Amino acid sequence: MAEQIKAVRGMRDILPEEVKIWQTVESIAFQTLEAFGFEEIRVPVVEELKLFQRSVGSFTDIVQKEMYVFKDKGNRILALRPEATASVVRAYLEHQLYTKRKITRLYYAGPMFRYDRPQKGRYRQFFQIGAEIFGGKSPYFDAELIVILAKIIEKLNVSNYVFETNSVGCDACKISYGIKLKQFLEPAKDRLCQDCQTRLQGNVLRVLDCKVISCREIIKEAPVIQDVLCDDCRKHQENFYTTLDDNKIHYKKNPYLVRGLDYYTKTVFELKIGEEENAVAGGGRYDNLVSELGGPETPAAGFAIGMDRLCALINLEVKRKKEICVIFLGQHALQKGTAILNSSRVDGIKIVADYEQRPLKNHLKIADREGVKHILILGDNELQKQIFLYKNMSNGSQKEIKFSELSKFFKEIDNA
RNA sequence: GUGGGUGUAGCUCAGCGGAUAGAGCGCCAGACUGUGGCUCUGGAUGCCGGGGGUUCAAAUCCCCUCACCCACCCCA
Repeated sequence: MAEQIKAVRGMRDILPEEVKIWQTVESIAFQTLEAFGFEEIRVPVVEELKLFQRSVGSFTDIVQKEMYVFKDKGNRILALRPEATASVVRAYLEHQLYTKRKITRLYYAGPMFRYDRPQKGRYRQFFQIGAEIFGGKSPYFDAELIVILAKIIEKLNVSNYVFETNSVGCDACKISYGIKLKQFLEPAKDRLCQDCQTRLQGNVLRVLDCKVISCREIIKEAPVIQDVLCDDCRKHQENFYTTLDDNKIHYKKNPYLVRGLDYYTKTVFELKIGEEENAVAGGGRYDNLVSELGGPETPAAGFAIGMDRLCALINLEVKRKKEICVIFLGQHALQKGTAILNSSRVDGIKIVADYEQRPLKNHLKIADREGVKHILILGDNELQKQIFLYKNMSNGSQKEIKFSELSKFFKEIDNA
């Protein structure tokens, strides 16, 4: 036997049954976003490596160890995107979208790539639906993003969800807090875990969400960013929370919430469902990213939904579309019947023909097994009478359908 | 990148040094040649993930490797 080729590690197929759930989620998400004035943008899956180094951050794990990087034949150093915000910002600048509208709202959907070890709810190729708002600095924009997420998730009949929120402050706050935290942790350095000792050198904030118990003990006493926020950041945060309250959003302040992308400022948030450790969506404000990528000072905020995780957690009853199965008995009936059937098809109604010759008994057995409720049979007897024999598999009833009334009959079944 | 678990029939799994590798479900055929579900009867399942080693003897023990799952790191 020839060698079986399998999907590569961390990549997977989403089979038709599951795709139906994805389609439902996508259409709910897209409709909601459109209703809030977001427009879809489609950006490439491949970008220059530099884009991600400059946006996500050179020292983040995502860039340092999780990126698919390669050279193309023109010796360009490229990367498969680990996230799409960078690309959207790049496109926003490249096409000078900031000259077209004061506030630009964009959304996207597609695969992202991160080379980490696959496990529950994480893949090397995973799908995100994301939204970005450019040009708005008011905390109401931050809140709008959360409201949109809440609407989407409630339309999916999920009720046991919570937003975790925090502020990481503006650049100045981040820096002063980083120093303060480092000063606090330095004396206790020996009691920190190995990972945290490394974090102390690079990304100090990450120590905050370490799960090691001994580290947590130390962190409990650590200064909280709230105490360090500047007036502007503090006001922004207060307004943001008030707006969430007014909108009856279920959220939980988490002073230790730190995100792994460097570009976030002020508001950050994650959406969690049930007891799951993993966040289903995450996002926040990134007021400096646009200018850092060479554009004008442009406040911005956004989120991304992890489709793989979301779709795994919701239990949507996807309605099975009605299917009418047509079977032909004998070569003659098949020859004549196919054209009659095809000319009578109705858009949007699922009519499936089985051209194989097998005993009627087998045809019915297969239909039964596959859950098909409606069968049309054409044999020589029927052909002579210019009819299809309809059999309802649920109750066994049968009736004759004239060739001329086939389309009408399809619509009747579909409407029933 | 680190740690743990699991790879046996289409699926779920049993067998854990001994002969021809099993069960349930599913599948195929027949009873029933143009009428499914229920029942009965019969049948086929297989490089025991791959490679190497130990042994008279390996699905079983050892080593390597690959894949999947889970956790850590990190993230959606």
